[in-house]
Amino acid sequence: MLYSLNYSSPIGLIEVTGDENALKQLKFVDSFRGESYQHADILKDAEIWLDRYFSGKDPGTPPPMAPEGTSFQQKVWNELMKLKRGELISYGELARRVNSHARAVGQAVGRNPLPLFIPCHRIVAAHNLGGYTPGIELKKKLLLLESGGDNTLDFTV
DNA sequence: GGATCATATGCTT
DNA sequence: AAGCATATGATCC
Repeated sequence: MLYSLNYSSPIGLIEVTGDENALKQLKFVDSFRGESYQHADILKDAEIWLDRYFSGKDPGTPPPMAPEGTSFQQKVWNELMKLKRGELISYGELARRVNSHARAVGQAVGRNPLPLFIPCHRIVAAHNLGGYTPGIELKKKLLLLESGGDNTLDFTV
């Protein structure tokens, strides 16, 4: 059985889905399709985590996750989850850590099914902001949020 | 600063 | 198995 949580964040509506044991997917939506089911404890944990995240605190350890992907993708995502809040990394640096190539890393990161929990917005390109599948504007807002709002993120993208 | 090529991985024939 | 698309990077000019 899959459960879903509808969450209204400062940067838009979010829909989290998961089963009894782990989160499976997070997506940004324009409007909620159905009702919010929070029968699973894990979705309550997810909601608490998101509350803390958007309030500017350290959200702590995220709920268990079960993203589906290849071993390489899991490797990349696992490396991402080691990043602390507000820490940035470039595609090239991340590629070096997993002994791969920047472009491959970008593709793996882009296929991440659990943004926010897996901080894919903390990845930036070497000379600009990089990309973000749900929308580059969203990525800027997230980085702004993490840095406290009065940062020096003046990317020209 | 723009154009071009090299490179790794995943998806689709 | 081969070709194509990528959320890049380094190297030309």
